[in-house]
Amino acid sequence: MQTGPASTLRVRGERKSTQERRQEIVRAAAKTFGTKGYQKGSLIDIAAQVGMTHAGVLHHFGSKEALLIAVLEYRDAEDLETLSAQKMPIGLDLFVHLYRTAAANAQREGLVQTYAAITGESVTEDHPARNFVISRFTALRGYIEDALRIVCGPDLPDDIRTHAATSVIGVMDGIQLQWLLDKEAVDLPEATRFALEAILVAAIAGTKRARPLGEA
Amino acid sequence: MQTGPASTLRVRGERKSTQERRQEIVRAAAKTFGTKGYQKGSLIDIAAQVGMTHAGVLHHFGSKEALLIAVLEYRDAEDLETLSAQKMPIGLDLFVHLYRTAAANAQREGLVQTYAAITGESVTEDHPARNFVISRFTALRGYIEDALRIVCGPDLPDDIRTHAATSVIGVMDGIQLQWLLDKEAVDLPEATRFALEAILVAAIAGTKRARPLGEA
DNA sequence: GTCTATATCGTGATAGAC
DNA sequence: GTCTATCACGATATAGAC
Repeated sequence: MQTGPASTLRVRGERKSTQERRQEIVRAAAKTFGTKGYQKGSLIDIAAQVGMTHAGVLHHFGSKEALLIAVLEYRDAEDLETLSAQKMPIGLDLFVHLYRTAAANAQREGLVQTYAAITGESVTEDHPARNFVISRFTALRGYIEDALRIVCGPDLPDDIRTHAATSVIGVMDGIQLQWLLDKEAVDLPEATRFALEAILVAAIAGTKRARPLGEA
Repeated sequence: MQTGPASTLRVRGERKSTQERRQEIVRAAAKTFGTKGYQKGSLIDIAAQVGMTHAGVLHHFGSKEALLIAVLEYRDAEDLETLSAQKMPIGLDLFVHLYRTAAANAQREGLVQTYAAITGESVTEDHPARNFVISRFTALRGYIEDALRIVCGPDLPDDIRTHAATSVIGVMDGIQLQWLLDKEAVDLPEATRFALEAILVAAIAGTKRARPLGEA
C-alpha cells in the first residue's frame, strides 16, 4: 500500500511523519465517533484532540467519510491483533475466544462504544458504514457456522446452524448495548457466557426438539 | 392532561383539530427518525410529509427534542395496543408473546427500523433518548425476570435469571439489527424462536451445569 | 504539512403577519 | 394554526499563504 509521491524525498528514518500522524487522527476519530456518533461528531472536535485544525485533518483524509472508513479499517486491524494467533480460531475454540473477547471488552469501554455507536447508526439511509457493517456480519456468521459445523457435525440442519450463528452475534451485540447503557445492571462477561452456552447446547441438541413455543 | 387555554372556546366536536394534527406529525417524525436517525432527520423533512413548514411543527412541539420524546411515548402506546389484552403476559405466555412479536415485526419493517435507529443512537453522549431507552431495558428485564420466576421457580439463582433476561432482550434486538441490514440472510421469526428456546431451556436447566467455556 | 480565511450550506429556533 | 422571514450557529470543504 506504498503510494508515496515521487517528488518527495523519502529518507528511511522519517522522524514523526505522516503515517504516525494519520494514526493519531484515526484514534481520535474513533473516540469522537464513538462518543458523539458519526453525524454529530465533528472534524473540529477530532482535530482539536491531536492539536490541529479541521483543515489539517482534511489534508490527510480528504473527507469526513473517508476518515470514518479509515476508522473502521483500523478497528478491524486492532481486532486481529488482539488474537494471540494470526488467524480466527475454529471449532469450540472460537466460542472460547468469543467469551474471552466479551471479558476483555468489559475493560475497554471505548472500543465497545465505538463499535456500538457506528453499528447502531449504520441502519440509517445511505450511511457510509452500512456496507462495512453488513460485510462484517456476513463474515462473522460464516466463521461461526464453520465452527458449529465442527462442533455439531454436518448433521445439523443448515437453517438451525444459521439461526444459531445469527443468535450468537445478536446476543453478543445486544448484551454489549445494554451494558453500555447500564453497567450496574449487566454483567457483560457472565451474561455473555450464559448466552453462548445456551445457544451452543441448543445447537448440539440439534435437529429434533420439542417446541414449547408456537401456535396459539 | 387537559391543559387547554381558558380563552379558547372548546366545542365538544372539534372537527380536525390539534390532537389529530399532532398525531400526524408524530407518525411522520417516527418515520424520518427511523430512516435518517434523530441527528440527521430534519424538521423540514418531517414537516413536508404532513404538508407544513418546519415552523408549523415547532408550533406544536416547541423543539425537536420534545418531538422525539413524543415519538417514543407514541411507540410505547402502540406496543401496548398490539397486545390483545391490556397487560403484559406473564409466565411462559410472555415468551410466546415475544416470539409472536418478532413474527409480527417481520412484516412491519418501519417500526423495527425506528426502534433500532433510535436505540442505536442512544448510546451517544447526552442523547435525548438515552434515559428513555435505559428505562425501557430495565422494565423489560424486570418483566422477563418475573416470567422466569414463574417458569423456572424460585430456585433459579438470581444472577442466572438476570443473565437470561439480559440475553433474551439482547438476542431479540441483535437479530432484528442483522435482519434490518440483510433480510435475505436472516429469518427474523425463526432465528428468534431458536434463540428464545435455547435461553429458556438453559434457564430451566438452571442452577447446576457443566461449564464448557472458561479458563485457558 | 499545517494554518487562516472563506465559501457554501443546512439546521433549529424565534418574531410577527395573516 | 400556519406561514414568511430572519437569526444565529455550526458544519464540511476549498483556496492559498507560510
